[in-house]
Amino acid sequence: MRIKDETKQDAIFEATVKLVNEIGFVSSSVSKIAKEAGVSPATIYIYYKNKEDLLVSTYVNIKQELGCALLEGFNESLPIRDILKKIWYNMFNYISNHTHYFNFTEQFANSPYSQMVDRDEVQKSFEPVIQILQKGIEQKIIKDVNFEILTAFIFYPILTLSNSRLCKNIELSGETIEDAFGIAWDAIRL
Amino acid sequence: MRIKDETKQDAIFEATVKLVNEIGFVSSSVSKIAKEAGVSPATIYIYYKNKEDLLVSTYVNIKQELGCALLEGFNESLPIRDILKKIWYNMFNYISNHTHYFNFTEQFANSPYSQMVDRDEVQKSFEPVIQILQKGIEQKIIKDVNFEILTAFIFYPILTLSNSRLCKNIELSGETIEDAFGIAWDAIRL
Amino acid sequence: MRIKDETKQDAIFEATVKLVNEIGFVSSSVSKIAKEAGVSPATIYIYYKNKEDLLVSTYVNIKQELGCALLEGFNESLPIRDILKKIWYNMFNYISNHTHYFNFTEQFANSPYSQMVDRDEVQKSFEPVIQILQKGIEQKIIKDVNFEILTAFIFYPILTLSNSRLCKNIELSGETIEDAFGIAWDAIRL
Amino acid sequence: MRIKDETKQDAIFEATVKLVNEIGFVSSSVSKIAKEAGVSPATIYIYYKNKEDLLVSTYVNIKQELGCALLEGFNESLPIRDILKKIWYNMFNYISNHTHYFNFTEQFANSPYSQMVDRDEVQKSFEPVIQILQKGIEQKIIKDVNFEILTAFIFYPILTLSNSRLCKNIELSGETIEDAFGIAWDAIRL
DNA sequence: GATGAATGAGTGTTCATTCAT
DNA sequence: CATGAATGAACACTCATTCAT
Repeated sequence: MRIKDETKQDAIFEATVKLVNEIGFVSSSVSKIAKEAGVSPATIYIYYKNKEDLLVSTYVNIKQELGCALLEGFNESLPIRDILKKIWYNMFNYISNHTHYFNFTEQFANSPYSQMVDRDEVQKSFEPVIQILQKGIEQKIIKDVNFEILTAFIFYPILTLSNSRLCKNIELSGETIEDAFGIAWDAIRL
Repeated sequence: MRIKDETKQDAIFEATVKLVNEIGFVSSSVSKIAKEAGVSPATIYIYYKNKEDLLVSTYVNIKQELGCALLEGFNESLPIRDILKKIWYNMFNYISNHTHYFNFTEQFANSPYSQMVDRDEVQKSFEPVIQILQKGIEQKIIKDVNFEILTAFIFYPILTLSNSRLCKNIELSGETIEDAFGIAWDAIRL
Repeated sequence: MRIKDETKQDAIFEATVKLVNEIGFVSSSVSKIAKEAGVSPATIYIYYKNKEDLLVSTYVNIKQELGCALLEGFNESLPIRDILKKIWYNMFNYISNHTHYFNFTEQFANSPYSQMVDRDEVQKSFEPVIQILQKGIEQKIIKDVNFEILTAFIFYPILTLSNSRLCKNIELSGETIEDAFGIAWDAIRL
Repeated sequence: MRIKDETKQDAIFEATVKLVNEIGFVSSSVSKIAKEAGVSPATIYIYYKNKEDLLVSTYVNIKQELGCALLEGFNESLPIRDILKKIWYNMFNYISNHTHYFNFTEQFANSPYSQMVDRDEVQKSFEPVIQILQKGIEQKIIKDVNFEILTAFIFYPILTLSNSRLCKNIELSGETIEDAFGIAWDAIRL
């Protein structure tokens, strides 16, 4: 028997992201994705149960990769501000260098498919970040408010800022990013 | 000559928003919108050039209404922090009370249709807010950074926080909102 | 507004029957039926809810037409044998002259679609025949057994006999039919 | 060389019949049959040339088994009526106890696949029955009409009567069966 | 102005079959 | 012998849009 071709699944994943970027969630049909990936539409149904599964899996994959990227160079012994700064920069860089991934996740998150995601599974990838915030709150360095509020103010704006489609008039780099993190930090620090 | 029936156009507008909320952008077809609005599919093409026009117009409408709502109780003689607080609360309240409108705009903004919007036309509705920020910068009250960064940090998180679909674990009200505005203000103030 | 084109529905009906005859139930797809009828596949969905509805309606139509045909020249004052003979001949002739209809009904009856038929609706068309049998039983002319058994022996064989596909070696006409009705009558008479 | 696995072929046979019963001819695909049988789709193509071959073989198998079953307890020295009664009961019992087989054959017989059957091969299994009828005609006990007519009246109704899908309102057993054979016999006897 | 009828092109998905192992 | 991977073609059905009234 033929063995499952890992490269095919990768091709489908990339084709999905690419096509959603180019023509949008609404117009990205299974057959177009298949053609982009260079496989038969039927092949997609070997790797994914249906279109929903394809999209949800693609989303979860991206989110988990982001979770890993955030922890690059993670050093718990540094001051909390420095740890968060590292994470914040990791996120900014990762998103900036994978804008097509996050164009996908944004479109996905604002579609009904998002309700089919196992939120706990995604949450797990961001556990360490949550713990840092927790520590900051305990040490009276960070405001004692709900995590969702904190992340909404420090991380969520990154998505906007690095999304050139939404944020046309501004090129972020060097000093500007420094400013941006400063703002984020001022927002949550006590 | 009979004139175009305003109530029909309203019905189509509301049906569009409602349907996008209920079944999502992807599944919202012209005929379904027509049925929801109680008119014939053909009728929609009297009021709108095509589906794109329908969606874009609906989006611009909502954005302009929001622009107006932000300025309710606007009093230029107050301190800048109070003016912004009023605007911030206006935005939070308007969004909270019109979640279905903003579910629509979020889905719209992350679709290729968003590129068909005349950005200047929308921008105009938010001119007064920009001017307040400008004044704050000049008076050394607010950080001197790009407007897009400022708004990304003060207003954009509201969308996340008031979007119950994205933000399940938290009910915003009273003290929590006070906290949230505090965070927003700390982010941008000098 | 354009008015519903009765000829289109007829064309779809005839195309359905014809195609099922030519290529069978299994291979008769909606698009093939549409092409045969000279309409768009989408048009079929204006007249029928879905494929099941198309097939079930077609079946019920045929059965009801048969019900009418059976009563041609019906004369209640004749002896029971003569009435039944008339009905039997009517059925034989109708089926013989509409073999493609009955090829369809046979294929339909042996498919899972048959369970979606409102049996009472069909039964109604055959009410008069049932009443004649009832009268025959009361007058001790016909055996007193379940109606389904009676009809299985007198009418059901007609389907086989007039189906040239099942019954290749025999040409029914004149004397042979006389024989056949004789057999049917002997079967049920007391 | 390994020999073809008889148990696999059996599994495929049974799976085919079972699936056609459960979901119908139209929906019974090769891969579903394979899954039901616990083998790979490819395996089916080892035992059968293609889908048509699978279905036709399954049909012929069932018909031949029926042919054997009819002759159980066959005793040529009995009177013709008794011999036929025995055969008739054999048929009724076999069909009643293997309704899923005959659901399959009915669906098969009314499909274009039926034209691919080697009719002579099937006919052979029923040779003895034909001969009894022949003898009955010669002895002036049975009406002298075409065999196809005779069998249409005595055996064909059994299929209807034992098909619970077609014949919902009636439970055949004991006395009722006695009645039914009486009717069949009256039909053909001189 | 307003409509339901009508459609070719497209949707997500499954098909019968073959391939490589 | 036996298999799961792979596929182009087909499936039932819906789409955005136009037509005739």
